[in-house]
Amino acid sequence: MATRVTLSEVAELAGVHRGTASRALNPQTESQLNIDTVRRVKQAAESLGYVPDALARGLRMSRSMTVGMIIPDLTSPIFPPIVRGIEEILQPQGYTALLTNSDGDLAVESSLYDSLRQRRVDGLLLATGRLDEQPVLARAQADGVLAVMVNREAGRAPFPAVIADSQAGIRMALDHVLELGHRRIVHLSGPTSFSTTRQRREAFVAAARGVAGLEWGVHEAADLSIAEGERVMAEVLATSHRPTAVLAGNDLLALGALHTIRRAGLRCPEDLSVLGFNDMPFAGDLSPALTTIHVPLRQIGCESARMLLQAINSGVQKPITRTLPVSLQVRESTGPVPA
Amino acid sequence: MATRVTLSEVAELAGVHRGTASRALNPQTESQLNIDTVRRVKQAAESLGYVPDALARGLRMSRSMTVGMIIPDLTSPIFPPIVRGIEEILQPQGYTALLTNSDGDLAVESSLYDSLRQRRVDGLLLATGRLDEQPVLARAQADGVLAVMVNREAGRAPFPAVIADSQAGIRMALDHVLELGHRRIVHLSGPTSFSTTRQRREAFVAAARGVAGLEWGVHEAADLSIAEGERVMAEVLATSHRPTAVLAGNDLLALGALHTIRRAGLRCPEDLSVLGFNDMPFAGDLSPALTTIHVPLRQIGCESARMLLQAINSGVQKPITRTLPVSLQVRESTGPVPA
DNA sequence: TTGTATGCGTTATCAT
DNA sequence: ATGATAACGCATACAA
Repeated sequence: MATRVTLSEVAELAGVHRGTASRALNPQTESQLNIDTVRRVKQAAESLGYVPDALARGLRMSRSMTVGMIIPDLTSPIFPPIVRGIEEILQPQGYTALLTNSDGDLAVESSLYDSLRQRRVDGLLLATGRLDEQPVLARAQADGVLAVMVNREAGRAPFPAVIADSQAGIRMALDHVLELGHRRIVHLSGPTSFSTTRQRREAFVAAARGVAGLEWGVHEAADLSIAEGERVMAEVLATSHRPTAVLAGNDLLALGALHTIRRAGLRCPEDLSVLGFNDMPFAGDLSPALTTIHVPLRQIGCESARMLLQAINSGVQKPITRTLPVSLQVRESTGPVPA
Repeated sequence: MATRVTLSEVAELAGVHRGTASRALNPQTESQLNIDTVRRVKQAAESLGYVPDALARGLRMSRSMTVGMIIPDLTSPIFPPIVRGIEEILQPQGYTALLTNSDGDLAVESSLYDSLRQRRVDGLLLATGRLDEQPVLARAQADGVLAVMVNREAGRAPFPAVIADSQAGIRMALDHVLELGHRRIVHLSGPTSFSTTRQRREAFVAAARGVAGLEWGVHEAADLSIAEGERVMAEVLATSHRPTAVLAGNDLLALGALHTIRRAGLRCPEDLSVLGFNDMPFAGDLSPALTTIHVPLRQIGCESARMLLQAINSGVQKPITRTLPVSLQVRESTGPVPA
């Protein structure tokens, strides 16, 4: 393990003092120096292969140039695009993300918060947090830590958020199946403890109420998983008056519903239409290709990173919720109401 | 922004010296102290909400407790499980991963390497690097940086690696289609600059040569993408003597092949069987469900993280390649040879 | 324009 | 068993 080159060694080689070398290598202060000195220092740094120490710098400036991120589960398909969006913005600004997974466990979240705070992250990107209990948000608020909610709203904590337009999405989904003639429609809701799925549920109920002669219902899943989609769909199929269309709270629930439908010997979309939400990667390659609401996932990531960086640079944080537009993506899982 | 609590403040409240407080809070050294002192310090820390500063500690101990990771693209479906496996091992040991994406660009890789080294990562997890050009590996070697290759082999650089058993996988895939009666088989190879896809290609050629009466060929994709799968499969369909089975170098190529097959008005598996490699998430939900070689992705992550941690803790690094077993996952995309 | 000195928050060595 | 002191590598206020 080769020993690291420090600023002092560079200074020595260039024949100047540490402080001068520091100034020469910092674009901000480089102008205060003799142009020739700057050149000499830079050359010395180059020839020694000098790499500044971010730890020392961070300690001195009390800025780590890192951002902490807590998500439930990276293998949940919506997160990879979101994370890439975030890094796309962070990286050119010299920031790096510390990515952690909580699996939705509040205790784990809390300990991840500790770990990230220990590392002196300059801000937090939170794709986690339920509306009912938010230990991390409460602590971040108490500690004066900057944070942006990603694809979730903060509830009562005063943090900015970047989310997709659930209301418009549900409206589009409902209109789509209404146009196809469906009049018995069920919403497969996610847990009401998540702001996203709760919004979708409320949007569905509000919209459904406004349609005369519509038979509708809501079935709630305990989490946003394929397994829960399967389970709740089975529940739906067991009801006396089967719906002809199902609007799922997200794509995973929709995929689970697809499984149950097939297993029950029914066909989608001939017997039953299914709609997802999110347009996760490969939604179009499923069997049948999933009609869903497209959410600009990567953009959600970009936007939240931008908001956080802005907060970090300005030091102020306004609890604004930024809502990104969605669109209907019609594929194979929806069709005309069966005769 | 609440001001941070430092060790000195804790010490003051407990009525001891900084150094003593430090020892009291460190499980390693806690035993040297009076048990009552330890209690007092811990209580003071608790009541003040003390959070140790990882930057300062890292600077002092020259250990950042972070690990850098360079992958081509997080949205490539094999990486989320791998990354989760890595974090599963890292987190309980107090390590955090700095995740970065290179998009396969060598210049980007190199600059990511700089950025990670600046941050004094204790080691590197590299899921990147081509066999022909490996600037990052060469630099890591020169700088004496510990690194483990993830799902890639190092080529000439002396780094350990964790990979899946490509040879056995290809053998299984080939045997499977041979049993189904296929005798005209094509391998959709990934670029030979990647160690994985090169191994699969070589394994295919070797195995195919050993089968009497087999008509076989290899078509090479420029990268591991759906689009390339589509393109190369079109090339295959344009040949005079169409194969009845296609073994793809990975699932994305297979999925692209599926697209082209459908677009050409052919059916899979009735007209043409297709096999993937990796068993990426949702491979079983594609249309048709993809028969593929299951690779223990999460385990690859776990294993590489373990190897890296071991190297960090011991300071020594042996260039051992650990090969993990794979299995055949039969689903819907393979069937008997058409009559 | 450049050198000097100090401190960021820890841990570790050496005293006591 | 604990206190004093130095050092990790850097940036900056101050002095020259």
